[in-house]
Amino acid sequence: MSSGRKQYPFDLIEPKWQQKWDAEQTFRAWNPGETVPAKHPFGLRHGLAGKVAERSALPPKFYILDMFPYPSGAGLHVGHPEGYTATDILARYRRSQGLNVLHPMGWDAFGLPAEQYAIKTGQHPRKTTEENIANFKRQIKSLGFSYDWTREVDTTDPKYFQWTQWIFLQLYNSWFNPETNKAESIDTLKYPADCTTEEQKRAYRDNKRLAYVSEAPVNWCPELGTVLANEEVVDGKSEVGGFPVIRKPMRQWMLRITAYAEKLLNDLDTIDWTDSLKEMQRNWIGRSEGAEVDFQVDGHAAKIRVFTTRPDTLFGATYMVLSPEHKLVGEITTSAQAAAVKEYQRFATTKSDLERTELAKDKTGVWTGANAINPVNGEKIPIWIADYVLSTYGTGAIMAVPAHDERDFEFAKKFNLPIVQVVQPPDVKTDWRGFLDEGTAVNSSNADIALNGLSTKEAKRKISEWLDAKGLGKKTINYKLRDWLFSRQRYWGEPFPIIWKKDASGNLYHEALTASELPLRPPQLEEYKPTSDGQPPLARAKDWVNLPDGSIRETNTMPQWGGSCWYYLRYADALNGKVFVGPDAESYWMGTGKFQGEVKPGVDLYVGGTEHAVLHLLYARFWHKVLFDLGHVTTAEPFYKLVNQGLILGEMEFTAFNYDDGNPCSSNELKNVEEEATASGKRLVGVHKASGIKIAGRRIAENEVEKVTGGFALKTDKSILVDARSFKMSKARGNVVNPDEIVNDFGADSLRLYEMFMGPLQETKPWNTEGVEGVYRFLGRVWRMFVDDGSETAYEQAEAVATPETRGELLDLIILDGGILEAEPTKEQLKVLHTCIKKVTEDLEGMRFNTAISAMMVFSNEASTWQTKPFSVMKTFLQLLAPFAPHLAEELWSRLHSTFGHVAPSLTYAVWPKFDPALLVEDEVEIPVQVNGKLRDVIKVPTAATEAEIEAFALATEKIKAALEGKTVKKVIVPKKKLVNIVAV
RNA sequence: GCGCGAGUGGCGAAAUGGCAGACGCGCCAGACUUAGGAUCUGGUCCCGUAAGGGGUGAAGGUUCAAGUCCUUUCUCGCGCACCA
Repeated sequence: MSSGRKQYPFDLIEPKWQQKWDAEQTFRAWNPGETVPAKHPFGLRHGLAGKVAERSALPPKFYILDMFPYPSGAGLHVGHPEGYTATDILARYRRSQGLNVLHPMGWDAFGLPAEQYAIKTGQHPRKTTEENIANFKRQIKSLGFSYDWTREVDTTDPKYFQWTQWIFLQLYNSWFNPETNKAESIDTLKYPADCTTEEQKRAYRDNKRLAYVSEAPVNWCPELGTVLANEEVVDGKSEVGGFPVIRKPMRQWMLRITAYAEKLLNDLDTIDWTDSLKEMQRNWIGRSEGAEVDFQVDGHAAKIRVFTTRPDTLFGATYMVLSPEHKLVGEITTSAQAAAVKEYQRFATTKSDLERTELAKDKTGVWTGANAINPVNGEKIPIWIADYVLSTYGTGAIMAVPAHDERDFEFAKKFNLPIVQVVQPPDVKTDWRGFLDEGTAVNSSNADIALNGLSTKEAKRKISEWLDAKGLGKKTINYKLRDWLFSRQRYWGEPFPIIWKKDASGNLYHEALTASELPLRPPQLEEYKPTSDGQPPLARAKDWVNLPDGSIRETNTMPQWGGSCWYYLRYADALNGKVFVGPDAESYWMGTGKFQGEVKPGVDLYVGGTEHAVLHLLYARFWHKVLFDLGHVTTAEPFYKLVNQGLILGEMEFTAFNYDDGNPCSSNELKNVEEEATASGKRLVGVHKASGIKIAGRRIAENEVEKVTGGFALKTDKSILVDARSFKMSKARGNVVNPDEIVNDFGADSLRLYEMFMGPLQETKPWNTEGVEGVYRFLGRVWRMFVDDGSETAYEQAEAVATPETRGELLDLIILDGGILEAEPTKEQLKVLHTCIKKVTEDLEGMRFNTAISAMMVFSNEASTWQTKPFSVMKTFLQLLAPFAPHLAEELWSRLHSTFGHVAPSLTYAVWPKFDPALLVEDEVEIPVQVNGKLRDVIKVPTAATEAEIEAFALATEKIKAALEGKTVKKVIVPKKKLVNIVAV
């Protein structure tokens, strides 16, 4: 489409308005206490022009936030503008409703790609980052989004990361007080009696901080040369790059997110997120209720503590399993078993997480030679070690109840361990072996306690009470959530404001910088690789690391998630040099605002993809809660309403399959058809159902296929079905759509409109560039509805010979269509307009952008046929269009007003039109008439007709009489005067 | 395996339990044109010349009335996955 005639001169219109909006700071959001310039349209609308915007005088706020983009070198893809357009439309709509809208944008700019580029080329990541930001910003600006650019933030800017480091100090200098159930200053910590020396106190204190150092096994990714948080490891591979991850003990900074597990879980009930997203967070937090039970090791002083959710099955515990890394393994292993145990431990630790997952089905383990005593029946049960027990969950040890646990059952079968039934399934025909659900307790009694006959629930309660009374165990709650591993062995991140010192006995300890010493900038380096002895790149900067007093700086840096944990707070007061966010700005923009009767604490609307479900969105909630506890913010949750945009897939692709001998294979002969990466790109591979052999597909063109019953088939042989599907856009597949090209060919307004017209925001949907032409044509029709044909022809002829310098003035050649007059609208015209106002307004409230656009298309289809187009109607239509296609709407709005000698008020701050229900009422309505639920006729009746009259009308028509012939009318239903259904037999 | 979501024309989709397919793409026909990959007009779920009949993944159910509610089932997508 890049050739061919333009539907309208969007290439002149769009830059013109973007420049104007920039120059006039149209979208600037005003903080309480700021002075609004005399001519600013926001001030003019709200009576604040030239005045100080006192908080009491400001209209209610509305904070609309987009997820923080990482400015990659690849630039924007069409997925970004989907969410950005949705929020921009709502931001513009809310402004016109009279709200003070905060709609900002910025850059999550620390990150791996810039650093890896630096390692390869030696170029400072700052340079790459700046270039990428400039490109992203250019692309985003070309789409005409109404951001307040004065609030732009960049996580790599020292003015920004100074405060990221400051928040780290807040975490460092706090502990979680279980009594008050919140974070408090570390100064409120009480020391136990046996902490007497400074060293002991320091150790105790450092162990309680929300930011602490741990020496545990961590996720090490050799390929990336850094550790990763649990949330960044997917299927044993790094989320970024998909490289293998192994477990390695290392000293690392951790953040105590587990202290907030309960709050993070419970407060999900106070926010308006989708159920699926809340469910993902709940699963990740993974709360489970159960009991801890102590088992005495036979012949040892040691006890083994286990966690179980099924204490009612304690009588069925026939063996125990420790994780290979469990502390007691060495102590209890008998000499006879020592060699086997050591060998198994070695085997377990060398396995990567990936291998552990892949080999999950085959159980392995060895006996330690030791036994434990089952506290309920005194029986000796063997203690094994096996890697199906994770050291990081619960106590790292389990009681195995093979009869009623799938994993224990498999393990017991493999190693011939006894299996004892303790739960009777409700249905007697169900095999109790491997029965996991609730039932009735059996074989569970001793001299002291009897569970037999009790339901699982009752049995759990009774045994828990008994264990508690006997001092053998207690009720406990466990979480899957682990503390957040917060350090990375990288250069391009925030340095920790931490220095290390040695105490009198030569042990290292850490101290934090003070807030006044921030920002701590990273040093200049010649090379960005880790050191040869495996230290992070910052260790290369000897002058930076080694301080005059002999102490040394921390050389780890913070992960990318740090900067993105609080950016939404900085937007509220982005230029504040004294605090991370001023209290007035924070409480105004983030406070508990009331709008349309709904109480919304925090950001009013947050839109982004699901990829951050358990990373950014969990981390940010955690930081926010800490800041809330410490009194720095006024709400307990940062994001009140969150909407996930759906993924945009590439255009539909067809794939044909062939056997090895070249004969075609119909796709319905295959199962498990999925994508496979090869050296030359990606392809589809399926498994032949009959033979089980793998068959690879090849992509074919759309004109080679034809629709048949059951799918698509080859044109050349219609018995051969082909696979038809859309794929995620990726460089490897070569199906990425670049927004720049769409803007160049069709304009920003068309791109915006198409992204919204594709379907509901939340759904996954395939891209189709031909669909862009559809909305582009619609905008062209709107344009032609307003402008004079002849003048446009003159414009086009002039344009063909214009120079770039003179082109801009050519727009003046275009005049308004003669049919637009300051005339009184007809009843019909008002009805068409108000139907559109109603639909667009309601759909904006419900974020149904696709149907709002179709309502405007209906309007333009109608209005195009009008001889006389009343000024007032056309003007109002432009207001409806403005949030969606702001450039075109502004251009026509200004022409419309100037043609009639009116001063055009700012379209951005023009009062949103209200629909008048009275105008939608018709004299006559069409009512469908059904006989036994089947449509037989449609009748026209006066709107004022009563139900009885409608019924009589319906029964009297020829078609209905015919349909009722030979039948007796049993009943006539006229629901809400909308339809008649005659029941007849 | 577990959890969540979705299945409607050739395609993207629309439908407070009340006329299934609005709107758009594509396609077909026509008009204007030297031309059309511009624009405008009309048509376009399936069977049938028509009258009529059938139709929202499949099978049951509730209801005067079901794409929509309930039960079973199949398919696809997403998330989690030895979490005791």
